[in-house]
Amino acid sequence: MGVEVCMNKLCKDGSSGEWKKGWSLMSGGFAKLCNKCGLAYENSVFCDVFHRHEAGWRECSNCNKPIHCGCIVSRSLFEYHDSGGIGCVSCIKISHFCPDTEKSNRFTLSTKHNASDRYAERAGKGNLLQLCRTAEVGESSRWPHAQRDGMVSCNGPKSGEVKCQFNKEDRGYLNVMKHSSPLSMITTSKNNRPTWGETKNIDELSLKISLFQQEQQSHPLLTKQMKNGATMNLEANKGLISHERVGWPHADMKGKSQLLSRYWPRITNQELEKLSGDLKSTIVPLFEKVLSPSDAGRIGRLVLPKACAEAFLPPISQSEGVPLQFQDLKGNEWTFQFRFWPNNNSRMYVLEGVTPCIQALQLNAGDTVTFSRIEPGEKFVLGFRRATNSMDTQDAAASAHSNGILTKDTNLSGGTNILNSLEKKKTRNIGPKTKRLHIRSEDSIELRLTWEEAQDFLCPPPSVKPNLVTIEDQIFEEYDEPPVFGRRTITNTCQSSASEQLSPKEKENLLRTRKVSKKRKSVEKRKSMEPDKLSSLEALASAAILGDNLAEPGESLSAGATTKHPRHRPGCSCIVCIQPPSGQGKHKPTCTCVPCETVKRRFNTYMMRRKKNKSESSEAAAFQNDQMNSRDEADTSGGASGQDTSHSSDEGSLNEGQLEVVEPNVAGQLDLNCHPNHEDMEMDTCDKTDYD
DNA sequence: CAATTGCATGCCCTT
DNA sequence: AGGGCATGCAATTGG
Repeated sequence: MGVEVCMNKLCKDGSSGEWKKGWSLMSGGFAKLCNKCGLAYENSVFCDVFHRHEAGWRECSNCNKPIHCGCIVSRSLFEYHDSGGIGCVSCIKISHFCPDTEKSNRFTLSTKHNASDRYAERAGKGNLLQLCRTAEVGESSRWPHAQRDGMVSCNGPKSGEVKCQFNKEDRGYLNVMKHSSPLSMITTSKNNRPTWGETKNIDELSLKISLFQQEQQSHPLLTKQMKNGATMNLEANKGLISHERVGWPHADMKGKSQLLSRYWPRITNQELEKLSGDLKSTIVPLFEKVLSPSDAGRIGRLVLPKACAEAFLPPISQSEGVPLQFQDLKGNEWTFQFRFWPNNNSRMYVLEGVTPCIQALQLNAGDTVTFSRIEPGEKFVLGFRRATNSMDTQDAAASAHSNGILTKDTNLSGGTNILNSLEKKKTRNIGPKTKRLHIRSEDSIELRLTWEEAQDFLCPPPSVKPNLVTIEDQIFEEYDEPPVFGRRTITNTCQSSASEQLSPKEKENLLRTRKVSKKRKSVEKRKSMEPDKLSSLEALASAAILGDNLAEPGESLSAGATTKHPRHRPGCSCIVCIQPPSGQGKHKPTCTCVPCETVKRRFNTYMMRRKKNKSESSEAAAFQNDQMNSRDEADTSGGASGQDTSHSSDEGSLNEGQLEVVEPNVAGQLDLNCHPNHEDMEMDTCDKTDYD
């Protein structure tokens, strides 16, 4: 098909337009360009499913609309089939729910309500939601593989009817499937809630229904961390990282798939395979939970998320509950009492008797316990992940303390005492709830990114060569493999090595993220952020970027100036730092690699802005001169005297002087750390933070 | 008297 | 406004 219409008008410049076909690696991430405004579609990043649109676009035989348009808009709401394969949540769920295929691979769904629908209805979306049917994910296995793999679906334009179609010739789609995990997987980046306010036509309505289905069906409880626009926070980040991680729903979700994303298991496929191998069983990740102080405390009760408990654990009718067998990764077996308390006309599920296990595993508040199930059977596996930044960065000192004390050699009894005392200390140190939440909120702010920044988190899969496709005079890189989100895990404790592992682009983003953090911080509070606190927050952000596999806090990103600049740290990606001292390895002016293209693009943007700013500032200066003629010369000449001139850029508009500051610092080259669209911010930050 | 248990409270998030 | 959940706290139990 030709081009897709930019239906939700979320191009970066706010204009509507048409899409060029094909996902492309632009500016380091997969993005779609709006034909009209020429900019990447704001919501087009992160979707690693539909980068094969060139071959993969299909039209609904009913409405003739691109089937996956909704997936693009809602970004990354997709699912890997158990059998291999991939599809948008909406389509998959619809397909799962089709009990009978009609002749010629078509079928119509009957209306059915379930928990998801109830959520949807509660949300007050009325009849539109009659289209919203959810399926028990487990039912996916009822579909013949061939059908599932070839299945596409689309909402029909008529309310209450959803039609699906199989398209077995869809090679692109199948290509995408090849790589996918045999395990169910879902990824979301929760940013883009569909808007319902301004549906203008049936097509758009259809699209929005699709979006809403995905939202409601897949993640109805997703969450407020989703802010408008292309921002994301830690939670989103985690979700995105899960591109490589196994997430729910899994085969045994039994239709109770209404979990907050924070409870999704984030075990990587690799980890899962290893675990399955170690235990010589099939491990089905169920959910996970970050231990609260009370969970990890001596009280021995681990509060289970209600939805998880009801979805994955045996139903219990008596408050006393039932004992459940758990096995930890060391092979130890534990029995916990799974029970509930009545609570506000509801239930509060707890696992009792977890203290020995918590202590044996040396888990602390902030660590994450993962619940999996051994299949077949009813035995559960209790795994864990250490907090990458202990205590959620709230008490770095205590964290370091605990990490230092709780060595493997700590014997259990001694360890218990230490743990107990630490727990008490931690509970105290962790501070009041409001404070904790405040800090978390700040952290999430730290991690908000622009779409461009977020785009850079998507890297082409390693060792995969793109196919170059020219579409409407644009060269696109197409990949058969989905992009990889996030940075490579740095396991090397050597900082320099860690920084070497990062590509220039990765380094650039790392630093940029830090800059955004710093900028926000300085704007919000400018004054006092203690260095250790700051670094811990940065570490959290970095950990989020790097994935939660950082083995130890402070391992990779703790400070340490490079030899290039005192202020530059490992990971710094400015043009100065990424250049080898000898100048060797420098890219040629004709080089068209992504970093070079980025440099060129940014340079162009920078120059344009600079030109514009110059003209503006000269106009402003002329205007000021007119008005300020009466001022005495001392004021004029000593405008910056007595002040820290470095702060002059904080006040007033960007002026020529500021612009001039940058270039000499970088030996005539553009500072890549400075976002071209935010020079007024970045100049300030870059200059002072990194080049002073 | 300390530990445990069962429930209540209140904050925060979602709708 | 309602639900989820972390945690407080009184009641109970046991050494």
